[in-house]
Amino acid sequence: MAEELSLRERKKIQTRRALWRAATKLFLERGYDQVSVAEVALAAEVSKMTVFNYMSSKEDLVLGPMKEHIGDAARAVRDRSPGESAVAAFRRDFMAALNAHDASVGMSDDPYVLQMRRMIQETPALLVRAHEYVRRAQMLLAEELAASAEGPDAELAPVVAAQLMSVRYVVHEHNHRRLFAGESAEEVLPGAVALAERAFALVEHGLGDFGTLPAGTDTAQAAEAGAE
Amino acid sequence: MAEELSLRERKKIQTRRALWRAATKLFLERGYDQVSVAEVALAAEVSKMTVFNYMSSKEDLVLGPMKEHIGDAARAVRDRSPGESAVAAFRRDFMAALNAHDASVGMSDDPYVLQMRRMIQETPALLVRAHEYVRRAQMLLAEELAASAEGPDAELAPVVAAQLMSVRYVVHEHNHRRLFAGESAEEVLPGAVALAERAFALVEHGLGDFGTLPAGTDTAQAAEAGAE
DNA sequence: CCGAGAACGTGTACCGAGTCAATTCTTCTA
DNA sequence: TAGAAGAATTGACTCGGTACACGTTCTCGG
Repeated sequence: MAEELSLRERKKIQTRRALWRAATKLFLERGYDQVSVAEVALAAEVSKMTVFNYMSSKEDLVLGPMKEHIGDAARAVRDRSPGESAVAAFRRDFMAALNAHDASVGMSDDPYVLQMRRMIQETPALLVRAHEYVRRAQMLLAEELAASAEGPDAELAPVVAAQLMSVRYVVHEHNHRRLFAGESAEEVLPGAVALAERAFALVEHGLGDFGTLPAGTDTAQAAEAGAE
Repeated sequence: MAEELSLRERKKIQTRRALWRAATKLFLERGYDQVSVAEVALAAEVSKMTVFNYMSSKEDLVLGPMKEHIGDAARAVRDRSPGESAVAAFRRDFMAALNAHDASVGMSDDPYVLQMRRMIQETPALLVRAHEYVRRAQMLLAEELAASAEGPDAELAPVVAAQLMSVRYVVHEHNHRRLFAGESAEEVLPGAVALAERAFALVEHGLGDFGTLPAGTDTAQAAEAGAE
């Protein structure tokens, strides 16, 4: 059986863990940009080359776990039950994640997770890479939606995917703000749910004439500037 | 005032142009990844450092022009006339660009532009950076929308921005495909307009139950596609 | 049970992108 | 015209990431 992995395999897992531990420790202590991969390698007692053998880039030392979840949204839609719309499936999956305090929707109030999140937000390179992952998740979702709705609607799948993922994004950001402010996940949940409901309603029901300026004002931008 | 620029200023412009010419020439000849910035510098007869003095990164040698248009969508919304909704303003601006065969919506059939576009599509680093610009454009639009719709709606501005920008994206992609296939901009235009109309309709009227799997009920407006 | 070859992880040397302190040159002023 | 101020430019450097070669561990035939 493959119950007992060979010594080689175990060492591999051990190395990966040591690497990740050393990296996160150093990054949190001194900031991502202030730590070189050579230092991470040194701390993990391997060579720099080995780091890149395990991780495809320096960013992956932080964002590796996130990579695993790129296909989640698409999967939730693909695995929906007959009769359920893609939108409903996405919504149900998202709401479940919210209620489960899942970190993938920014609902975890674990201090360690929060600390990592803050570092990501404050490091441009990590932020760009994280957004890249979101974009790929959105692309996968779009493909899944296109497969569901063949015909002329398939062309519009990317639009629907963007709408759905943006709901995720808005609620995610909202949660960050509240959690960083010191609230607990339990406290944040109701507001998050309410916001999600409103966002989904907007998406399902349409924008209508969102953001109509009041007629009769000939200097609209001046009015806006004045509000600042 | 500064009608006649000084020798220094003119030299600066000249250098920038030489840099851009050398870069695009080499990139198109041999591919983006196969040309180092040192080679670009050599061809433009400056030092490598000078390249980074003019361009903030290697990608900017290609995507620099695109950077100037990041705020366009937000501006179109900000400058709308009173009584016009933000959505309508965005739509009007976009349709105008389409009809004007603007390169910013992928409607230019200039061979040189097409060649550059192909290179961007085929080079991961450039693609990532280009998407980063789109994301920033979307963020600016979201901020503008949030300023317009104060109150609880402001929180949903990012969702609306995502919806609008995704329309742009879909039509953009559509145009690419057709133009790469050899069609002229004139030939592509009608289809692009039609697609844009449908996409905007989807955004304004809502998704409904887009992508409902067949389970006997076909009451959905989107299920009429006769798909599956 | 063992030894040769394959496969895999590791270390060294290197490349290209981007940054910093110092130098050169333009321009404005006295 | 001399000289100060400041911008443009540069060579030297750091760091992320890769190609190649070596040593170590698994596998299979005798």
